[in-house]
Amino acid sequence: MSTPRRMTLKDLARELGVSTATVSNAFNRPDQLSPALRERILGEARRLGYRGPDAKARSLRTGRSRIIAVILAESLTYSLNDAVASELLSGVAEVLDAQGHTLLLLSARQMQSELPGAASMADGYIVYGLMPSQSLLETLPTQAPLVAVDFDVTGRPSIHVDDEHACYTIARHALRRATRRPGIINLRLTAEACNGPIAPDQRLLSAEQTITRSRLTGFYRALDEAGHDPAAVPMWNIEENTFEVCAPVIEPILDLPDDKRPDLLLCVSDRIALTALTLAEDRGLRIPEDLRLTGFDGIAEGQYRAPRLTTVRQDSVEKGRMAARMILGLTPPASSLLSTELLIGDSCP
Amino acid sequence: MSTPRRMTLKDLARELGVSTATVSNAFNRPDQLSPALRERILGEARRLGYRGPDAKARSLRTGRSRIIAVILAESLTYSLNDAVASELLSGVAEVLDAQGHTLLLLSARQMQSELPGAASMADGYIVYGLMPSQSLLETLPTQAPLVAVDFDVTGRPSIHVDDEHACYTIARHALRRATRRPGIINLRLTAEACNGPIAPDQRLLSAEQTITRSRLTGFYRALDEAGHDPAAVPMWNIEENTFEVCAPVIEPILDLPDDKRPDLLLCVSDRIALTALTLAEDRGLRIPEDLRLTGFDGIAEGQYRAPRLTTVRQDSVEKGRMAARMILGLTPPASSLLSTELLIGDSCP
DNA sequence: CGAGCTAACTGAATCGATCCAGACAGCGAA
DNA sequence: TTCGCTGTCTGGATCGATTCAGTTAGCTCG
Repeated sequence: MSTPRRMTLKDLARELGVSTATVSNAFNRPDQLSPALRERILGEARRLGYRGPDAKARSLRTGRSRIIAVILAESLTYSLNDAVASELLSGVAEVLDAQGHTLLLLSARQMQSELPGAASMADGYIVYGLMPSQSLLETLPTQAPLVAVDFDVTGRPSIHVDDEHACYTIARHALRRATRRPGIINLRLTAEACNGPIAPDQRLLSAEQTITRSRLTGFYRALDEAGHDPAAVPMWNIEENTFEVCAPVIEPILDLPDDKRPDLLLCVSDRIALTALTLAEDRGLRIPEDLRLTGFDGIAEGQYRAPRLTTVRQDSVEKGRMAARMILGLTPPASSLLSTELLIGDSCP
Repeated sequence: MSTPRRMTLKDLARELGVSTATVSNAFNRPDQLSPALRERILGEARRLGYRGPDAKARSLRTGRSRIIAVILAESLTYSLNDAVASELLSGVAEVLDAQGHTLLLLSARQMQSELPGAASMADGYIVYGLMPSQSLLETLPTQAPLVAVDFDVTGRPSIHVDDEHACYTIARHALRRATRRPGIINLRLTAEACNGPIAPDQRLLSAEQTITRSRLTGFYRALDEAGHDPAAVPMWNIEENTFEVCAPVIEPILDLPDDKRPDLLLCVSDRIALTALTLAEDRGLRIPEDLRLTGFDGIAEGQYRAPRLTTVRQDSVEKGRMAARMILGLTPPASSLLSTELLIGDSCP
């Protein structure tokens, strides 16, 4: 005898003797009906256990789902453990949530030729990081807004920090002190997975992505100005920004004999720099006397330790907010470049 | 002249001279039509740019959205930076994704009396962590499946690790060596925010939540067996599992005079233990000679450092997988207790 | 008084699929 | 020949809302 199926707006309308349009207005457009009737409708709804208009039906009718999808280049496992990606997500969530939208999380790693499940009903897409392939983005609904972060998609707005300037600035700072053997540790330089040293001729060729190219350009300009030959500066590549992947690449560098080991390592992420810092300390190297280190990102972990990491702080939360605002149309969509802040710590004073 | 609006299944059917039912079957039930016709339909769809059935319409008709919502007790910012929550999410995502479902992320912190946006169309809910209030869960659709993790919801299945046994085991291990002044650092003991020492009479009273009660019970049993009076063991409370919040509570403990300072700290999370470890090292205390420390969780950060943290490893990824499997109905829904593993490191050998 | 206007409410079309109940053809068996 | 069966395909009701184009009542104003 209890209600066999869920209450619908139509049931409620019949119960009250008004039209469905009026009930709909009671929930969505209070100005379209008298306050008295509205109260009566909402009261009756509560009494009968009607939870408000069904989201599925509404989304079909209006064409909007109030869902924004974030597509992460890396696997979720990786991204969720990455401080920078996490910050971005918080920024996105903060804005979405203030606007009554919700966040759908996808990883490009698991996307096949078809969008999984309900991903295609998102009202907009935020793509973050170096996508394995652009073709993947073609499965997305073409008319939905899309914003790229730390990545470029032709014809779509993208959000970056000013990587070139940031890298130039931090490298210039680092090179103020006499440096014999600078080195660079980069991230995901090549299309194919490859951990370890990179030959000079491979470098810029493979760096098709804006972000990597910009960073190298910044480093090279500073190196050049300081009288170093950029092409002669050794460079190592790391495939994944985690301790476990960084460590085996960094250990051999630190284990080089004193007269071969770099005395300055420019790292493109704090995670890399912190790994190097920890491993160097384990080996009894003095920081910064024997080895100076710089990072990139400005994550908390690098700032709340001794020695504090010299790095460039980028506001990933703000990047996330910005992307979300654009997607929601609160801000006109336009590519933009956020500025960064040089944080001088003890790892490279 | 280009198509004014998106192609629909009906357009495609008209174009091909078949019924909409047949086109629908071509996409969803290959066995319901001849392979030849199916090929023709899919080919034509590709040619005309039809991307497959609209997810919004499908979800209205079928009643299922292929979306599973995860509701996190803490803010997204916090949860995304917490290694344990991140692991849980990866586990959930792994299973969802293999089953063609997607993950909607919600934080209880931002949930009002109404579910935001599209949250109500999820096919199921996974709630994680100590919810600020149970009433919040009443806004969820009652007929949708729900699984609680590290938390209990009356009448619903929940997933926990065997907290009592784990805490008993690690405390027993720690108390094998002579200990003069053990102490306990706990997490979110009280309903109201409160950082710092907890008076003995406040303790179990306020620990309404299963997880906290179980852990304390385990500790107390081991303390009792080792000849300590549990009620006399000092305890501190911490509101948020982050370095920034932990540090100000822990510093005064470490700054106590030698004959007052605990020589063993049982911490309910690795984050707390690691914070204590770092701060203790800063102060020149010897680990484990001057201070022994135990954690809980077994996060990577505690295992890839020197001294390595003594802790209890819980498999949060597996918790996530399990919750997801139950929600999807791959596993019958039933409360369960996962086992843990004692990891003996250098912080408390 | 009657035209004009506004506020309040209604009826029905519509969004784009799914899926049941059947129609029809072809075929083998009785 | 007739019956039943299987394999294909179709028509149309349905999911639960939103929204447009009215209709009606009541009020104002010249």
